[in-house]
Amino acid sequence: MTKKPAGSARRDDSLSRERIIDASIELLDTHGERGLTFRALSENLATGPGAIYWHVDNRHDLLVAACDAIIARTVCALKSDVKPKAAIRALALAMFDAIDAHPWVGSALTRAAGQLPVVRILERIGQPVRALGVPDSAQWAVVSALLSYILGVSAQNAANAHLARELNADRTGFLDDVASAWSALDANDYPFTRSVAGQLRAHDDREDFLSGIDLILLGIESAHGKRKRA
Amino acid sequence: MTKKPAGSARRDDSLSRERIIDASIELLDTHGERGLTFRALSENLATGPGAIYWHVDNRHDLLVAACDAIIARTVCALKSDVKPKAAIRALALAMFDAIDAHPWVGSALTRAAGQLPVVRILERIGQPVRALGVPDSAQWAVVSALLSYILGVSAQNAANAHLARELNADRTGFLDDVASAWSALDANDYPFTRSVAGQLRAHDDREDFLSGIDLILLGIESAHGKRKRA
DNA sequence: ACCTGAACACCGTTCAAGT
DNA sequence: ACCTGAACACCGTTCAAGT
Repeated sequence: MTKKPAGSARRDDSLSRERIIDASIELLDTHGERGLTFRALSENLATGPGAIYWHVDNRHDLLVAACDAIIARTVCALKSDVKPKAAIRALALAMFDAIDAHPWVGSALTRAAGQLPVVRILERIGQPVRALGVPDSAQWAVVSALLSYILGVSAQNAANAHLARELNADRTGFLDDVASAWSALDANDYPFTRSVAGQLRAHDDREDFLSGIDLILLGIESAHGKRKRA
Repeated sequence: MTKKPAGSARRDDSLSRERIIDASIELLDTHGERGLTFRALSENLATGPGAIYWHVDNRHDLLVAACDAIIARTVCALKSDVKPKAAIRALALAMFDAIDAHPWVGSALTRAAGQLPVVRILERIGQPVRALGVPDSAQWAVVSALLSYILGVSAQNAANAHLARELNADRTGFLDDVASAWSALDANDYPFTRSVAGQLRAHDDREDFLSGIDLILLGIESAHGKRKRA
């Protein structure tokens, strides 16, 4: 009689891993990584901290689970029948946007080495890399380069968002500060950094990210290309 | 009369930023990032926590300063008159080795966006990229791709070391666990991940890292190459 | 100027006790 | 099986008070 209704919105009072993860995501989105606290969480869920430990191993487990929920959604939303290079680009951009929307995911991914969320991404890179004709022996190196780059930029962006929030509450102001600090560096020791300080303000993170992906794709082609019409 | 002796080893009892940073590095190297505690630090230095705050803004400041000390040493030890591509490779490897020796540096770098330690690396990438003949308009994209990749792998390696320490106290055991978890994944959903699970145990992180750098360098050449003898 | 160390406002995690 | 909530063992940071 009281079977779970197939719909979604049924407000069940009992605790569950899923409800805990949803509440965690909300906390993380609104207050950043440091906002995920067993005390805040148990208040939002109207329980004690002990109750949460019944469904979840520890804070790290919870963070990875929340991260995985976001990654799973993101990966599932991708179209599957596209050409390999387009697929890699689409995945990369989807990741970038997901982490832009949930900065804490960037740092969580770094700490989830080899675990489910990372594997989801790995798989979505590996399949098109295979399709690209990269030989078996080189696949791991190629895929892990792409993965490292994607995770690296993600973590970086997450850290930037975190810093901007803490220091200035304003991202542009943060970049301005960095740009003027760079301009004030010693001209002999830091010629390059000084020369790009101006570009810093104007640049588009998302575009830079994508041109990094394209650079790696070019490298892959040049190293393992099928050279179709040769 | 009591001028500072020019030598180094004079054991001065008074606190200084430098002594605090040295003690921090020792703590971080022996006990990981979580080992850096104002209590442990003040015990090692035979003072109270308040004394440390006189020389250092806060924990984050301290971590970045410790990180910068390592990066500065690493960058200074590099030879300066080498060909551009060799210089980039040498810098990348030096960073990899430094972070391998001090895993906490990897995560510290991520949180030091735009600050001195990162700028040191940026500059050392930028100069050879210029020498490679990459046009001004593309320099930022190229350099930030390399930087992101290097920092990304660094953070990743740091996290692995941290995880291995926490879970198993043994790095090989950690990789074994991941490899067997990957092998147990669903064959339909994760064909690629399953296929590389075996390679995971055998692979050499350092080599993989370098082939990623080479991939990016290839891409740079192919996009902006001087094609000397064409 | 520099140091002391108690005190404040937090943390994650555990565990006896309840239902 | 699942939840409660007090208690434990920590944190970073501050600040009146000392020298």
